[in-house]
Amino acid sequence: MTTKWLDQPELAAWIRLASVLELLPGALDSQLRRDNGLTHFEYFVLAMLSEAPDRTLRMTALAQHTSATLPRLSHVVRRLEDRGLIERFPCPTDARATNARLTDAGWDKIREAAPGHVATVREHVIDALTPEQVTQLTAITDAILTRLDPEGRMSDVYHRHDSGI
Amino acid sequence: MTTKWLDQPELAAWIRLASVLELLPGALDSQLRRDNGLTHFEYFVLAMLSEAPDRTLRMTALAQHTSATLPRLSHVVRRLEDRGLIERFPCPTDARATNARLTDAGWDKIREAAPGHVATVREHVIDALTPEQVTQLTAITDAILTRLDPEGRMSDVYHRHDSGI
DNA sequence: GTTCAACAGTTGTTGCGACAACCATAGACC
DNA sequence: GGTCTATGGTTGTCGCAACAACTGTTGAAC
Repeated sequence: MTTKWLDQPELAAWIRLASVLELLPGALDSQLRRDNGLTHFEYFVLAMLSEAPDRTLRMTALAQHTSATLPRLSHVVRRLEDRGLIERFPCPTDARATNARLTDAGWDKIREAAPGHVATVREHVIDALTPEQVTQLTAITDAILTRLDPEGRMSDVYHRHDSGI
Repeated sequence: MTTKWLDQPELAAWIRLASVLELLPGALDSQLRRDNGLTHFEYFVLAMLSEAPDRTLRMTALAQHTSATLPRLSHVVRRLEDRGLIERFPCPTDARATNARLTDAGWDKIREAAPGHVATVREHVIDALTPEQVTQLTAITDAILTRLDPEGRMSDVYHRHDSGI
C-alpha cells in the first residue's frame, strides 16, 4: 500500500506533540527528583497506592493503574521498599500474588511531594491552557488512549474523580 | 503559599495526558525498533538531518532541533556513526565545532523507515482525532511548549511545513 | 490425583539517558 | 600577545527501563 503522508495541519500537530513527549517528562522528573528524591513514575506509584483501600494493591493491579509492565514495577517497588516507603507481603488468598502497601513514611512522602508536583503540572500544562482547552485536551487524550490502550486497562483510573495527583 | 489543587476537569485532563506520556513513546519506539532497528529519537535525528541543507548540521543545531542535550546527542550520533548512518567531521569555520552529515546509507534507512513510522503515528494519534481536534491539539501543544521551552529553541522546527516526519 | 497451560512475580542482562567532569578553541579585554 | 571567560563538544559513571528467562502457584481436563 502507498503511504498516506501527513498533511500540513497533521504534521504541525504531530511535531509539537513529539516535542512535548520529549520535554515534559524530563521537566516533571527533574522537579520531583530535586525537591523530593522521586521520579515521576515513583510518585505515581505512591499516589495510586495512597488512594487504594487500606493503601494496598496487588502488584498486577498496581501495574495496570500505572501503565507499567510487571518487571518494571517489580524493580521500582523493590527500590521503594528498600527506602521504607512501601512494604510487600504475600496475598493471603492467592499464594502467587504479592500485595504492596504504602507505609506511614510513604504516606508522609507523598503528602510532602504533592504540592510541588501539582504546582509544576500547573506551571507547565494546566495554567498554559484556557478552561475550554482543558476540556478539549481531555477528549483528545481520551481518543488517543482508546487506540493506545484498547483493553482500557487504566479506564478505572481515568474515570475516578478524587485522585491526589 | 497554600496549594491550588487541580479541580475535576483539570485532573481528568492531566491523568489522561500523563498516561499518554507513559504509553505513547513506548509504542513508537517498539514499532521502529522492531521494523527498522531504530529508536524514535534516532529516527528523529536522521529525519532532521535529511531535511537540512547538504544533509548536514552542527551538533548544537541538531541538538536544538531534537530537543536533546548535547551529551545525549553526542552518544547517539557516535552510535549512528558506528553503524554507518551518519558521518562526523570538524567544522571548517570553527575548530571547536563538529558537523554531522547523513550518509547515503542513512538516507536509505530513513526512507525505508518513514512509511511504517507515519502509519504508526496515524494509527495511534492522528486517525483517532477529528480534523477539528487536530487543530485544537496544535494550539494546546503550542501553548505547553511556550512554557516548557521558553527560549523557543525548536520554534524553527515547529514552524516548518515540509518535514518528512 | 496427575498433568498441563496459564498466571503472578522476580531476577539478570543489556542499552540508553542524565549528570558531572573534562579538553580544546574562540573571542574579548588589557 | 597573553590572559580569561564563554562556547562546543566528548567521555565516564550511575540509575532506570526493556526484554528474556526463570520459579512457583493455580485451575482445568481427564
